Amino acid sequence: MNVDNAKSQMRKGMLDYCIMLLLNEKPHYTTDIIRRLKEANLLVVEGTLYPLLTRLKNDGVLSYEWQESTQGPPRKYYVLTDEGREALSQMDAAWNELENTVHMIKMKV
Amino acid sequence: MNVDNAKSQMRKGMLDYCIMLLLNEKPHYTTDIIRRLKEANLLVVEGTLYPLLTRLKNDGVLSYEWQESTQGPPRKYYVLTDEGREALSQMDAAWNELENTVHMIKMKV
DNA sequence: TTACAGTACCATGTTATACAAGGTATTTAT
DNA sequence: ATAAATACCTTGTATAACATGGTACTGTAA
Repeated sequence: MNVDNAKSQMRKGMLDYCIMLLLNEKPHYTTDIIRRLKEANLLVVEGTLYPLLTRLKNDGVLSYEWQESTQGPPRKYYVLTDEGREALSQMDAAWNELENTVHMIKMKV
Repeated sequence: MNVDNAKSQMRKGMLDYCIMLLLNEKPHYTTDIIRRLKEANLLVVEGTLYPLLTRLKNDGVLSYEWQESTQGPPRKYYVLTDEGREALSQMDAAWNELENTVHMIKMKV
């Protein structure tokens, strides 16, 4: 069994949640997000993040604003929309339920 | 945003882990597994479970034994192999890390 | 003013998983 | 025999993670 792949699969969908948590705090642009997730031991690459952000934007939970940078090209700062905040609270519930599920299964062992 | 789909994505990969946790306790057959997961609020259907069990068997983490039933056709009871127990301990670590990641991101908010 | 390095953005193709839908085989009761 | 219940399994579709490669803008130094 390839445990690395298993870990990768475990993270599926989690990323959406983690990124929405970050953006609920304050606007971030891509490199910000990668750094913050890395600090929390969640390694993500550009090829994963850009399509994900676009997808969430098309879903209406994110929007973005261009901001000039003092060093380099302008950056897209992503922010959570009202719809995004509502979706986030539902995902909070979903995450808690998942944590609870694993806990219940472990307890019966 | 379709939150149901988001929830479904969150569960991806989690299922492998939950089923291995169950089988680490004692052998189960498919309907057993579905019932146990349902008790833990994790709804799974046959079309999901059968391919998953076959995949885990081919990966070497599970094996099975046929057992007669007092009511109905014989059942495949799945058990965790030695390799499976080792993989499970790594997935325990992976799960703890994920829980920790979400916790860290939330704390900084 | 040209060349280059750094930074940021984005798209495509592959692989893997969840699930819906539908099908087969065995057992038991009528 | 026939039907119902139980258990097994397969195929097709949608979606996500990631590798890879590419585009565009900015500032710096020859």
